[in-house]
Amino acid sequence: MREALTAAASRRVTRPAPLRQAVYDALTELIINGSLKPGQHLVEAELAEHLGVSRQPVREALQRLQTAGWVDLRPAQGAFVHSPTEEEAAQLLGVRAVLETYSAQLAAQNAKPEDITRLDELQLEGVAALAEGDVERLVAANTALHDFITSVADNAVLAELIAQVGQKVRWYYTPIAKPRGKEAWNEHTQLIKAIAKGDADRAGEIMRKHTERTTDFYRKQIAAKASRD
Amino acid sequence: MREALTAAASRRVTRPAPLRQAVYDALTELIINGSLKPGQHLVEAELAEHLGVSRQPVREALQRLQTAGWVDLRPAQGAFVHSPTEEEAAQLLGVRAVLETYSAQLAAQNAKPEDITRLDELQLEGVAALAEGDVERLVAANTALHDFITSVADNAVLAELIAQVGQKVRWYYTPIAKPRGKEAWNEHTQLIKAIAKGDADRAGEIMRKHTERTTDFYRKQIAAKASRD
DNA sequence: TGATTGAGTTCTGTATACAGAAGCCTGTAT
DNA sequence: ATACAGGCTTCTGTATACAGAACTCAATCA
Repeated sequence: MREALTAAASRRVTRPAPLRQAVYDALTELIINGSLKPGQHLVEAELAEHLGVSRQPVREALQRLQTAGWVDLRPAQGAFVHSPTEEEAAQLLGVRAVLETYSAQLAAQNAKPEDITRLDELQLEGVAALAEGDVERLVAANTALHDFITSVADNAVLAELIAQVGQKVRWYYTPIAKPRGKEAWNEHTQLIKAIAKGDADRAGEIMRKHTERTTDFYRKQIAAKASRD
Repeated sequence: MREALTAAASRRVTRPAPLRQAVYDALTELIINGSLKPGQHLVEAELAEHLGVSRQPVREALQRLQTAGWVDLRPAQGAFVHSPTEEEAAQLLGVRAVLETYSAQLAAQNAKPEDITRLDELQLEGVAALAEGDVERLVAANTALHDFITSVADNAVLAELIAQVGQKVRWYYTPIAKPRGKEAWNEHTQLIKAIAKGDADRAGEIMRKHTERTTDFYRKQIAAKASRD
């Protein structure tokens, strides 16, 4: 009896998740996928009705969205979807580069054999997606690989910041930039090798160059798009 | 007349700052200065009465405090002052080191002659505080110098993250660690020289070592304190 | 004596109400 | 025709109300 309960308790009871969390997730999704456009005025009452809740959880979600940088909260005027400037986007990429570099260094210091195995699997998945030309799968594989490296780095503070910055970068660049191709995954191969060797300096250096190339790649596409328009 | 109005408008009208902001500031202050202790349960109604407002602005402030990492919000249980673990503190220091390093590199790239002048002034202020043995003034001078370097780096995203991380670091270490002395300010001198030359690599390297020494310094004091207890 | 159950209390989560600020639109005067 | 003033509408900011979840503690039973 006692044991049966203990076993059952391993899967926690489904707690009715706070509405504010659901609202927060819904709004970020709407912002990222472009349903809510930069600069748009978010009227609390409208959002509340649209989502079927009262204004209260909406306001709480908007508070969090502000600190996360998704919306700007002007006093007495309400919430507006944040409009990232080119400058801010460039700054985001720079910060992401140093965070990812640190992440790779830590990962090289901490990686266990099974971690390397997993990295190899993720690498293969990416190469497979590349071969098939499946863009969505490729993006997913890339994210999975970088996320796993961050998890191996085993620094919750760092992981939190990378997640924040990465989400913003994706929001800004996904609509305008295609993922990098073969070259990027060759770099991943080098990176995994360095991590496997436990060579933190080299892993960091490879990641730094890797993210810098991605940065250049994005910038070039922006410039190309700008000259087209 | 028209000109007079324009001149007057340069100082914006005093807008009745939203209560949530005042509450947020008040609570962070209470947490940092230790009035609210780690792990303590924050009851909304109590805070509201204590601050003379309703629960609503308090809740909104708590939302922001959570995303900033000052409190943990457990569903259906409310807010608890965050208890930083040793591990988290160590992670914070590591992240701060890479962010400050990047900050120094950017500062070296961007610094104008007047920035160097200002850096020299801040340096002198620190040395003066050191000579007087005025701890409070010394801490203020150190913060001012680092903050100014960050502002010269001219990266708002980076500045935001450094501010967040730095505040947490100070919260955790101020009660247990004394500021570093002469050695730290010699390192500052070297750093300013590198920035003045525009040598980003060297500035970054000096800052990296500087923050790492600070990290070691903190850790040793923690260890010493732990062995005393 | 110790575990357990159940009522009572406290606190959160959500909804609603109301006052005041900001923006808009129309009417009027120059 | 244009600028300004005034009222009207809309929305936010804040307060209050209420339902339900979590905790407390004492009474009960093994």
